Amino acid sequence: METKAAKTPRVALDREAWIKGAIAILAEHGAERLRVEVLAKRLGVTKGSFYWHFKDRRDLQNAVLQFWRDGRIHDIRKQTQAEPGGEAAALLHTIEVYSSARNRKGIAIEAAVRDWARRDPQAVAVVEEVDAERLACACRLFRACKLDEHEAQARSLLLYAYVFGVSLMRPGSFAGDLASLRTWIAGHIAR
Amino acid sequence: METKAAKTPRVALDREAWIKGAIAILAEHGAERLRVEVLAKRLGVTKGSFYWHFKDRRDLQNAVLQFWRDGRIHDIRKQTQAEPGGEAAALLHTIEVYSSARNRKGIAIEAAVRDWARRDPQAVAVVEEVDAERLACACRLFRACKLDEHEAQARSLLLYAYVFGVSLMRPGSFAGDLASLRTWIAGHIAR
DNA sequence: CATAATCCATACTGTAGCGTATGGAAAGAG
DNA sequence: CTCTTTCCATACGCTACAGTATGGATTATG
Repeated sequence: METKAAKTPRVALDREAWIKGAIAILAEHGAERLRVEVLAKRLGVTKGSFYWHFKDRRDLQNAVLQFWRDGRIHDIRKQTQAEPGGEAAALLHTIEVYSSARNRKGIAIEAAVRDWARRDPQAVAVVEEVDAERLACACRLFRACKLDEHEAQARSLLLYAYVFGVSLMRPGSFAGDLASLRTWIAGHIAR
Repeated sequence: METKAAKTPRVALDREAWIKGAIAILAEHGAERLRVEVLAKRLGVTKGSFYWHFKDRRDLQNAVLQFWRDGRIHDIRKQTQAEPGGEAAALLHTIEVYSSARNRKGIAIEAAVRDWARRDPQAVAVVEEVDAERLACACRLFRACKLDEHEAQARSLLLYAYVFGVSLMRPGSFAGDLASLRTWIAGHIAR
């Protein structure tokens, strides 16, 4: 009749497997279309399994938000630890990471979570935490570059607003060399 | 025979009324939750009416996108027409418009359409048209400020990426005076 | 081996929403 | 007035999905 799941006998999904699958859907289709039956099918099981691991859909959503928050905070701390003298390079690196095509999925998740935060208070709280940490880290780097507190804050805000904003835009055939524009911009922000 | 809805008898919704209602839902709940039955209820009718004015849901979505595109292109041309010497002020004004709290709904629509464009090809096309027009208009202003083509393009891209990006962020209690940060940033972008 | 705990499938109820079919009321045309 | 067009209501079938109930199968444990 049908498959016996010959590939992997008795895998036993755990919570994290569900969360990672959920994040994949989040990146591809957004928070609104994160549905338990769809996710279950993606993982090759039925929702009978889901409701053993999670109380309900909300439970999964919160778990996804926590997971994302922890990952982002861990990442930003790693990316912004620079040896003395390398702070400017670390700033440019941060900009590059968010503009990079090789980080497509990460950017998609970022956008999905931020859109999610437009309607969900839990998502708002998580995004605020992540933003606060990122702004604080960037601010430290700018201050290490001898900028005063106000300018460091302003440049930090500009930095993240730019990287998030540019991922929403479709410059299309705007410029001949988009890459050189981005390089100019990165320099103008990090200077 | 224009806007003859005096008392209440036989109001007769037209296509534009549906589109405007749809945009309100778009701003409040996003494209994914733009549903015809919900919209009908909002307008005080049933979907029997909807399917007289529109072929299907997709027909409404396309109409919404066209309407939004036409409005944005009209707006940006209006905002960026400056008398000689007023180009820098026009640029600052553009930044201010998108950052302003009194434009909350416009910003919400903007964000919704851009998120929409992450999955819908029609929305992608419209966003590309609008972005192209905006970038071109901003570019003209920067060039009028005696900047070379490359820098004008770079600053234009930075300008719009920033204004869209900042609307996605939750600076929370990041800075003591967020307004002064924005003023600094606006100056740094517009030069 | 026997029993319990773990993990998942199946079946069911209930709601939301899309699209269609059809009838009915209001307004204009003759 | 009658007839037609316009605009909307009602009723229907269908799909997607949330959550619950229950049983079955696998694995761990005494």
